[in-house]
Amino acid sequence: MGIKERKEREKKRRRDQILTAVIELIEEQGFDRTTMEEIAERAELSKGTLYLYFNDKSTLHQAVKKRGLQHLHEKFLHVIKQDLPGAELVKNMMLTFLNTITQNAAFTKAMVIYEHIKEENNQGKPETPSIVEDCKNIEDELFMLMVRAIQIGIQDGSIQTRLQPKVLSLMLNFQMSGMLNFYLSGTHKSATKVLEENELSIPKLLEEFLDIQLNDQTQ
Amino acid sequence: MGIKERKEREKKRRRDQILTAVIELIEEQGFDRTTMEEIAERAELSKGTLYLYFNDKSTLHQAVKKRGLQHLHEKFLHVIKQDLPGAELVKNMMLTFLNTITQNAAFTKAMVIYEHIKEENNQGKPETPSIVEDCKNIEDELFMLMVRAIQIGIQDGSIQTRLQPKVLSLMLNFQMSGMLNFYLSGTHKSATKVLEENELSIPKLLEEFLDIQLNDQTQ
Amino acid sequence: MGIKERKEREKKRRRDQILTAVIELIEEQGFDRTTMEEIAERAELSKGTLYLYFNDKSTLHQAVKKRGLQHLHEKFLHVIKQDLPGAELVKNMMLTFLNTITQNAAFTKAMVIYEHIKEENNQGKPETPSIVEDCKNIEDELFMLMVRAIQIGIQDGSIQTRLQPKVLSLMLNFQMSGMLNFYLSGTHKSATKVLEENELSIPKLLEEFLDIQLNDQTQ
Amino acid sequence: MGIKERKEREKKRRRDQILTAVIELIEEQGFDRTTMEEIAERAELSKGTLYLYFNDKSTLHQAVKKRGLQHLHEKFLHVIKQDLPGAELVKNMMLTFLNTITQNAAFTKAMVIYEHIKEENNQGKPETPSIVEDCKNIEDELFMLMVRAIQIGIQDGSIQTRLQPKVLSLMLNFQMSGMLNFYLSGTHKSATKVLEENELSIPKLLEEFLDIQLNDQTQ
DNA sequence: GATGAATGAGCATTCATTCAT
DNA sequence: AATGAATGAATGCTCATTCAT
Repeated sequence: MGIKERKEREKKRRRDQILTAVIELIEEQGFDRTTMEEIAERAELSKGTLYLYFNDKSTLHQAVKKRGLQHLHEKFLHVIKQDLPGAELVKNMMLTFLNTITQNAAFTKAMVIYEHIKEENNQGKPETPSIVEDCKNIEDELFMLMVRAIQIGIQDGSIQTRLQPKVLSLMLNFQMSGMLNFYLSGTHKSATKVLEENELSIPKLLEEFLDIQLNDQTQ
Repeated sequence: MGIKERKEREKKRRRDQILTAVIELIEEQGFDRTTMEEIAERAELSKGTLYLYFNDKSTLHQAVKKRGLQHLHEKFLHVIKQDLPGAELVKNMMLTFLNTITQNAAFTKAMVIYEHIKEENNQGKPETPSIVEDCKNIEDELFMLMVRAIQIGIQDGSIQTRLQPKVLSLMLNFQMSGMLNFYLSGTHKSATKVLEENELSIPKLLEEFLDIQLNDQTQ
Repeated sequence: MGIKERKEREKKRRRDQILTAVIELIEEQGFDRTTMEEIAERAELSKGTLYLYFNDKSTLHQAVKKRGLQHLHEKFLHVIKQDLPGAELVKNMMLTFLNTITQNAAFTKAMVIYEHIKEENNQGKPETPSIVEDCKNIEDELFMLMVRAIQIGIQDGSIQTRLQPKVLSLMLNFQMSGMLNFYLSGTHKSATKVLEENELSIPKLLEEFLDIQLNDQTQ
Repeated sequence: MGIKERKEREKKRRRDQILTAVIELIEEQGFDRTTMEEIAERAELSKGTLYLYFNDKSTLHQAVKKRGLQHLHEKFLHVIKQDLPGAELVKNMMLTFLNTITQNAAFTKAMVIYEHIKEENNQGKPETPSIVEDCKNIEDELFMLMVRAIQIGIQDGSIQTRLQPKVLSLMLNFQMSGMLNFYLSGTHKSATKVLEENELSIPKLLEEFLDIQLNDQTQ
């Protein structure tokens, strides 16, 4: 019996080994430029073994994404456990999000890009369903945690809005997504200049945004 | 004399021929999956001829992007010429943006994705500078048109904000960018459900957003 | 244990398989006109496999050259082991050289030509260093074997010269190289006619040359 | 009548224009790396016009070679007109040859290489016959000038040999050719080292060589 | 005679995936 | 389970040559 468990544990360790290798390489070169060969090498495994744990390069990517989302999920859980006004929770969540993104920019970029690309490439291929589902579920939970924070804020009065919590959450998500794009596009274009001219930063801008959006005085 | 002009016109027509072919193929399969071979075939030209008009596959892409931006620019110019309150101008611009995006979703997606990817691939390559510059300039102008609309709104009282016009514009841009992402990610996730549950659509949500953001009652 | 060795042997056999294929094709069409595709086909391997054994088309060429030089080296070694006057050793070496060349004319030509061309093409590329080094070393050894033969000849009195052995060797090398050129340039020009008119051949001419050069009576 | 001549002269000028352009480019990049496009540009002509004057890229090359040979021919004529002992004439010719080579190394290399390559490429093509003939003739004349110098030397006693003048000339040619190879192979290998160690240079080595070869004391 | 736009065959190289051992 | 050798489809780009004007 114990033998089965050990096997199980080792299997998981291998998976992690691979995943870690991929993430490292993504940070260094991006996902597309990373070959299965390199991944195998970095993970100190053979190329063939990779396919024992992941059906596909695409699946591998999906798994990496899942890991990133789980990471974010843990952080969001940590935030919502804090005893703070809802408005603060919302703000902290968004800042947490942006921080995580910034610190793993290359990684996140790879996630986002591939999210788009894979449709181009996978024409017809099945795509491992479970992991994709997992990712969606985590994303849903992230969304719901934000909704909960908003609800808390409405109850404690720190948030004033005429919108449904879910709708407001969606709006905030769009803003986050937009800011994310800004970070990801290496060429910050004129945007950076505007921020500099006004002695602003993305986090500060975010606060301004929330100040307005969470204090809706319109009837 | 007329002969030179005719040549000139024909040259331009060829360019357009190619560009149109590329856009069609992008809509059908995405840019990466489109080979120079296919482009040539679709444009009813030989592969070699492509390289007479565009140095590179990358340059070709850049040119397509420029065309899309010019298209948007024209529409924005059309909006700002209208005799309407600034708040309306801003709303119209954003709606115009979203409409254009939606109608050429595949195309836009290709643009956005490639914007990210090329950095991965072009490590070291020179990249035709002029077209890239052109694109940046048009993007800047788009930004400035939005700023102008905001300024108009502030003067005519239709917009109330404590933010600098440029900063507000940036904020609106982020929101647009986020909404764009929503459109582009084929899998609309839980977001679509939320919209449906509340009998909303992106345009309507946008209006709500502007209602709040352009009527800042906070001190 | 034996398994590792077998693998090793098979690997070497593959390399030889490829090398042999290349040489055949070089004899038939020259190196430049030979495509990787053809090489793979002739070696009954896939194109990809070629790149498993040789980084580059250029590297492949280098390897072929090395093989040729090794072949020559063996023959030179065989000559110098013979118990003959030094003058005879020198003559035999030069004849050996010319024979080998003549019998693999196409092959040698490919070597010589590419030696020149690659500089034109490889501007910047790294070039596998080890094989290049190997080739240089073998060339050096060939040179030194000739020097040794000369030294033997000086000691046993069969060679009379006021030149340093190395310098004399260099001179002989130039003559060989010139004769080589004669063989390689398919159009033997007027040279052939001269030889015929005097009932001479390159080997005979070589003997005459050595007669003079190795019996230097000038003070 | 004058009009025809003028046309003729202009035609020749165009040819020279092109030839000069090619030579420049060969010196800069080698022949293979030089495209018809570049040649046209440098000659300030259109690509199509090139084909009005030369059937082929190959023919163009042949023409360049002819020009080089003519150049050499003139120099040889200049030498033989000098009132010097035959041995000196021979030496001067060979030095002239080596000088010319050295000063136009890139050019000469291109000539020699292509001499070999073209057979690989021209499988089947006709090759403009006249120019090829011309080249052969000039080469023959160069050879005969050397023979004449030798004959002069034999008569005036400055050259002692038991060989036929033509045969001796051939031998000297081989040596020149070998030295040429040395110059052309950028990597002078161990040869350079030998020269340095003995404080020699190719010209000095050549003198030594002639000292021996032109003073044949063997019966 | 001159032009230069158009052609299209030709080629090295990469890399995800498979499968015999 | 693990390996890694073998595969081969896929693709961007070059350039000598032609030909309508």
